[in-house]
Amino acid sequence: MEYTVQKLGRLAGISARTIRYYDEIGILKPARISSSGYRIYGQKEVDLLQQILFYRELGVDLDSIKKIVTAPSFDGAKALREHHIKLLAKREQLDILIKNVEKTIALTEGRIEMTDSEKFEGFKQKLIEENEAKYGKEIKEKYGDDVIDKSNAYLNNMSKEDFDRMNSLSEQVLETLAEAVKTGDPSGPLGQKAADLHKQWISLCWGHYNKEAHANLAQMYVDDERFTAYYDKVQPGAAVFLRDAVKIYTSK
Amino acid sequence: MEYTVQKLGRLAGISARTIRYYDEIGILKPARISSSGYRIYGQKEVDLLQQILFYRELGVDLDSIKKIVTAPSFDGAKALREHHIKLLAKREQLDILIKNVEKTIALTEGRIEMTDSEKFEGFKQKLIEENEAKYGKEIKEKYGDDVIDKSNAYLNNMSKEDFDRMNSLSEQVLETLAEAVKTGDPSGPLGQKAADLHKQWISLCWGHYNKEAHANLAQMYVDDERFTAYYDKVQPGAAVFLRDAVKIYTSK
DNA sequence: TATTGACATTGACGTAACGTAAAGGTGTAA
DNA sequence: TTACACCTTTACGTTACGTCAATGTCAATA
Repeated sequence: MEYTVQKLGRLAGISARTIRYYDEIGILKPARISSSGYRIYGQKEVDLLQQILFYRELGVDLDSIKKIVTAPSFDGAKALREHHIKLLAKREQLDILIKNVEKTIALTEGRIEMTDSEKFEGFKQKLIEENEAKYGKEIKEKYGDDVIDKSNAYLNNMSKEDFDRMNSLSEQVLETLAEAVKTGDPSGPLGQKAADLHKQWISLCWGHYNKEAHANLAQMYVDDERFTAYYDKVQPGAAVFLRDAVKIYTSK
Repeated sequence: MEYTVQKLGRLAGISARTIRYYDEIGILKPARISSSGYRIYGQKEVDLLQQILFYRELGVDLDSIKKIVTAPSFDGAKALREHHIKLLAKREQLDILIKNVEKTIALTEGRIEMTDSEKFEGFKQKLIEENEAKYGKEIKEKYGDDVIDKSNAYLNNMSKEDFDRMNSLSEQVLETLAEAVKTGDPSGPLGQKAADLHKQWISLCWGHYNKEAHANLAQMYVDDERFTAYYDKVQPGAAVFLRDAVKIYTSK
């Protein structure tokens, strides 16, 4: 898949200006320049951008990021493991901040007392490092599954952003489906991924989910020509493929 | 307890310069100035600074923070409860990012496949969150919770046929709207048809209908840029056109 | 008492990571 | 061929401070 600046921006949730800026400072250069001067980005650049955004999320400045990712010794897989540890630490700090606000609410209700210092717990970076030193690998074992479960739970109780999320999910369904159809295997990982995304979309639309209704809906996509057209426009045969993928998905 | 700039900074984990800057922009003024010109902060200022840092943590810019905390209607306790909700949402987003990095690690190990879009899950969400921080509150204040909650309650109990009809209706709304906008006349037959289709769509989504809520929702389409973008992508100015058409439709 | 060193003050300029606007070329669908 | 949404470069604007610089203050110590 190839991307222009705006497409890549939409994919990653950043502006086209940001992508041009990243080119300007030499942190993310396009794979090639089209005959008309357009920046074209490919798979390698998508993956690098993901790395960059992980670092950015963790508060690393772009100059440092540049040095890190352009270093010949840069090890992407190792970096990801470090991101993981840092993100877990960030979560710990966020938990402290959440406790802080809960305590402060209790304070306003006169239920407890608090020192001034306590009122700023979770803001200080220092605490992050302490936590990181204290725990480390244990955190992963402790939170590993829990984290994944929570991420899934997220989809069920987001409320105000449903409209937006629905749009983005349906886009994802189409995107995944487009790639999945090429594999020709509805039971494969991509096919099942598409079915899973589709399930998530349904859950959001209906507020609940059950397998039978899901399978029925997928069948309808094949029976109703309007829906068939909707899905087939991304790839011929996509509606049938999705129905088959969902049939497998819901039967296991 | 009284604090000078540096002491307060150490307490809160920020620099003395930051505290002076907050004085400069009028966001946190000292309780008094000592005989030698030193800024002296007291209990009230400590609590206000805590509030400011909560907002800052949630990505609110200082200018907005100033407007919020200096507003005569500012309710500290209520603000804390909002902080709590937003921080929990932030944690959910962080969990998505953590899940993302875990999945990406699995990808490098060849255990799973991932779409490009998946590689940016948890980053994008942040944009939505920021958007919501910016606009969500205003929208709620202006239109009340029920407008959003109702559009969210969306389809708890919808049959397959309803779902089918809903999808085709929303398509028809967009289609009709696209042509209606070209006429330039919201009160014309096409404009009114779009409004009527929109009414049917709402009736289906909400399970009921009333004119006031309809007009409010249409107004929201103009005020909230996410909705505006959704309608304007079919035709620039479509959101405004639809609002006008609905205004006329609901007033007769 | 004089000195030291860590604090405070007000400018004022620097900077990171973009946003935004201007002026123009490109791709494609109607 | 006209519209329109995309692309380009250039360039100045903005936010939230960091970082001197020049100067005054406070508390402890030699």
